[in-house]
Amino acid sequence: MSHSPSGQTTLVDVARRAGVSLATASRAINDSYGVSTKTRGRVLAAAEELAYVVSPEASRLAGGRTGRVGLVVPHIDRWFFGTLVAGAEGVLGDAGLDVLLFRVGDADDRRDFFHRLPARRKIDGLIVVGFPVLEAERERLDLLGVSIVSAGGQQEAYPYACVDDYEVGTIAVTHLLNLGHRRIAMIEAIDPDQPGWPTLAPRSAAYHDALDRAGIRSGPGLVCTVPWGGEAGADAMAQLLSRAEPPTAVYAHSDEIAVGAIRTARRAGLDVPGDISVVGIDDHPIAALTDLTTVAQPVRAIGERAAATLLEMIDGQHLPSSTTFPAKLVVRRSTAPPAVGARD
Amino acid sequence: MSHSPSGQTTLVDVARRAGVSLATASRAINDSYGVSTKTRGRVLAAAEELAYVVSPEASRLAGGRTGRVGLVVPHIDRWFFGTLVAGAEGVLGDAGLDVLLFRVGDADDRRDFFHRLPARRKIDGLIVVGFPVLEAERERLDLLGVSIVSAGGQQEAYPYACVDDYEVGTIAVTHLLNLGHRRIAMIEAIDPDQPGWPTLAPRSAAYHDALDRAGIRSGPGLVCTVPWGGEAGADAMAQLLSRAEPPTAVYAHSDEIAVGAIRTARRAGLDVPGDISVVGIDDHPIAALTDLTTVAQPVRAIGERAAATLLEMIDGQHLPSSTTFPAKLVVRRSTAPPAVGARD
DNA sequence: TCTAAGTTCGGAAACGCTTCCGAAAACCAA
DNA sequence: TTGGTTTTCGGAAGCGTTTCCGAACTTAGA
Repeated sequence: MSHSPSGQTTLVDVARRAGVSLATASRAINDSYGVSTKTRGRVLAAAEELAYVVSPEASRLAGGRTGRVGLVVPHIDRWFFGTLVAGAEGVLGDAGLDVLLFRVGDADDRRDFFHRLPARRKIDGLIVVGFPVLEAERERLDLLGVSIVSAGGQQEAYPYACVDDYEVGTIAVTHLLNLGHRRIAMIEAIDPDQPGWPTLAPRSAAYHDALDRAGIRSGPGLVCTVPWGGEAGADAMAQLLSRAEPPTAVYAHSDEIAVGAIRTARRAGLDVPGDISVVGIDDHPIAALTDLTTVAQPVRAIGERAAATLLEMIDGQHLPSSTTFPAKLVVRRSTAPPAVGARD
Repeated sequence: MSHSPSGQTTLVDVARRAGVSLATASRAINDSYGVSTKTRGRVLAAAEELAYVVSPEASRLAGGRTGRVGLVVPHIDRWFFGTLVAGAEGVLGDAGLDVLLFRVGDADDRRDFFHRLPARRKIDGLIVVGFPVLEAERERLDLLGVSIVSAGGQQEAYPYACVDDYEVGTIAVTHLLNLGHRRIAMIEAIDPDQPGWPTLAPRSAAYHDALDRAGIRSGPGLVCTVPWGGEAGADAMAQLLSRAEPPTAVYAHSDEIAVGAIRTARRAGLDVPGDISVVGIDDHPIAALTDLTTVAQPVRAIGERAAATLLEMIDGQHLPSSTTFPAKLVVRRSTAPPAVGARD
């Protein structure tokens, strides 16, 4: 077997075996115009037999694609991001593209990422997973010269796949209102590492608007703003319970927060949902396991859609389109009508 | 300014500006032998002024490293894997290496991965995250010709970073025994997608051995084997509760399973830990949020260690070494001594 | 001052691929 | 059959580096 010095099979080997020129072999493998079906078949067969894989470096250097897509993710260890990545990876992988992972955990990582642009010259497209891109960052990103889509966070700048967070919030709060609750608190989440997190504002606005519509004033004492995470939710609930008139229901910006809040309530001797109702957002697996009522969003599907959109953009077929996914209420056992004595 | 057609600044530009040859410029930038200090300084200055960045493709093609490391992961959307990846990504990223993600979710993906070897020619090293590599698969992997380490699963074949699962199991079961429990059940997990999951056997063996040592027979009715996951844990608990003599304590192979089991117990009107104790494994965030007693393993640190080991291997400095991390019991509120009436 | 050894640097050949351009071959209608 | 199209294919020029090899130049020892 005649291999190149590198020990790897090269296109030359494939071409020789198929009895065609290097140029033709390349065209056949890349499905370019100008190769007869028969020849293409022969080349593909030869490639198969020799277990040939293109060298992405050479391919790219010669003006082709890298065959790689970048995924920029704040926290790969959180369910939401992991699931979204899994969805994207699935369709990307099926399309034969590799996934390059970039984390932008804290503010430093983030600055570094946009400044150094480690993705430069390495990818054909980029998916920004679950965080907003600032104007200045967008300019840096443009330097990459590749297609970009946003997943899990609505963005002006790029095509996106996500859920309508205002709708999500409205569904959650309305559920509480429908049950008869009037003193409804909100535990509002912020990610200290990701200033300007886009889902925050709509989820909060939905709360205020829904209460307004119901003719209820959302007293300032009923909103707690905490960093993202379960423990913070637990702390927030403690604050809420220390109010003169504690809420009969709590709307949390995420399931983790909600579960933390429930832990505090239970430790305080309260029954959930008997004494206090709690609703979360996401339908994180933890929600099912802890009987938490929540608003489900199809995270995996969002990741898949984002990837599909990116593929379309890379292929340059039709104009890229954004997709907004529907959310739906999942009623479990953390919400119930308020106790009679608690109604006002 | 004279730039190459690509629009990017190339080494040629730098060389011209510094008034040296291409070869010298390359040597200066790569800190190779044979360049005078003065010349090197001139080249570096020119590079700086032109904001030059090497083309990774060209560099690699001409004989360098890919600057990429592969991560093979079964389920990126599960906390354990996500956290491990986050740890590995951290140290890899700091070392200037990019991370290429490969998922091998189900058996099909897996076969495909080892057959097609999509990682070929794309990486300098590989981390196998949390699953055992079969003999046949190992042979395929050798074809990659790169360094390999295993993270989160002890392996004969490769250097590894993980926890001793036998110890983990022993800690959990001993805790239950020390509390005075005698009818201790085990919910044993298997991953249907990953036959031969290596952590399973030690975790189960630890249970049997610990009971033996305590002079207790582990009746067959006290072990449930279920697929991985919270819902399965819930089902398993239902089975256990339907026994003539239900257990007073349950040892679950993971926190998700444990939480599912607790849900079932609570729905059945049992108090946890009053009527039945439950202990899990991992110290998944869900454990803290649901007051679950568990055995913690330093997942993130394991990922970091695995990456560090791989870096050493790639650099070829010293011989690679495996690391076993300690696990520790985290006592929360899901375990307590058995109710008096339940003691036998 | 002359030779031998050591330094510093430039020329040029890879690395493995894509693609432009032109030639050969195949096809069609007249 | 012939001339003109349309396909199909090979030659060859890059893409931006690294590195081997040898030339030129510097230094040191005699």
